[in-house]
Amino acid sequence: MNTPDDDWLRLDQQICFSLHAASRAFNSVYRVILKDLGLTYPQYLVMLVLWEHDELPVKKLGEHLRLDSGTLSPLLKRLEAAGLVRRERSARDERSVEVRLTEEGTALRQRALQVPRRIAASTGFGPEEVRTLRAHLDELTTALDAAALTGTPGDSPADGRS
Amino acid sequence: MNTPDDDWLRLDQQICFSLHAASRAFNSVYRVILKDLGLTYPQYLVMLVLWEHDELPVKKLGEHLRLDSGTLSPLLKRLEAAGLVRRERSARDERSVEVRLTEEGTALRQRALQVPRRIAASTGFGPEEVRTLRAHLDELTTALDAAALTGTPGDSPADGRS
DNA sequence: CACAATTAAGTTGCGCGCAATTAAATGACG
DNA sequence: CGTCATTTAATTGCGCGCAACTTAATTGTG
Repeated sequence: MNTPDDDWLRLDQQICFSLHAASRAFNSVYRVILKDLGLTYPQYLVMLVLWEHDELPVKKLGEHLRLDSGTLSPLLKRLEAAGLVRRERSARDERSVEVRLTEEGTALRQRALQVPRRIAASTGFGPEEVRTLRAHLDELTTALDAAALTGTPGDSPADGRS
Repeated sequence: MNTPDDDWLRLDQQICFSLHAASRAFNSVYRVILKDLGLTYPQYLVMLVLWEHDELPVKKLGEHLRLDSGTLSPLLKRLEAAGLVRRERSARDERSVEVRLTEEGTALRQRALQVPRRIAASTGFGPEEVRTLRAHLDELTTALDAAALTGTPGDSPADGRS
């Protein structure tokens, strides 16, 4: 049995679909837990970064999260409207916008400390399993990023087999 | 060392963030590859299901993909506008809408057969690794789904202290 | 039969995520 | 010095994903 094309389409569904589904399931659990904090899942990720570097330009924030200004600008506006963050043009480089935690934003960290525990409980995974999964995912992301950069793999009309 | 709360927040970022990033990286690679077919990634998932059951109600489609009509209705409209799909009210149950592939939609399958191969090449993962990762992700999704249903985990309402 | 409960799609509103574009500031170079 | 390329945010447009609601058909119950 040499996995005919028909089976490939089925297999494929399971790979990408598993990731898609897991991501949404995670999102769903986070949504419930983060509701108390008044944060969305991506907003929480931004706050995590800010709690570690409590002032940094939008550019750097984007690099940490792999997000661009098209996503971050409106998101940060909402965080600012919520009083968690302040945005101000850098004095030395007027192009840059520095994002800084407010007192309230800093304070929220205390309430966020319980989140990881609750999430971990939801997964039912032990530290070991989490570590393994995370390693695999990071490996996957790295490979995919590389593939995205080096032109589309298998796309090259001239290219033979890779 | 008993992993203080401070470290938990850092760890947490890596778990959820890894999944988030991997999902988007995958999405990004699919976007490029699916561009040729004129499909988005979720539309591709829908087509995958339809290529296996070439006629089924929106409800069933949603069960396969874990999506509700709020997401599927507009998506299916676009697929219909693209000529890949036809939607018609079921005769025996007027509430239900049957989704069926058009000739064009069925034909597209041939062009889609190359997609899994190209994706697989992008990941750099072998069949074995894929299988393992998929198993872990499915396990994760199952656990998260269960947690989402059985009320919020770790939310212990009994413990008054907050 | 009448009438409430249930079920299936659709609609609306909001927040991402990303491509593409715009605007402003900075830097490089002749 | 002026011109042009680069960098940084912001904006626009589109497609998910989901909660909440609406509409219409079906089922269940008296």
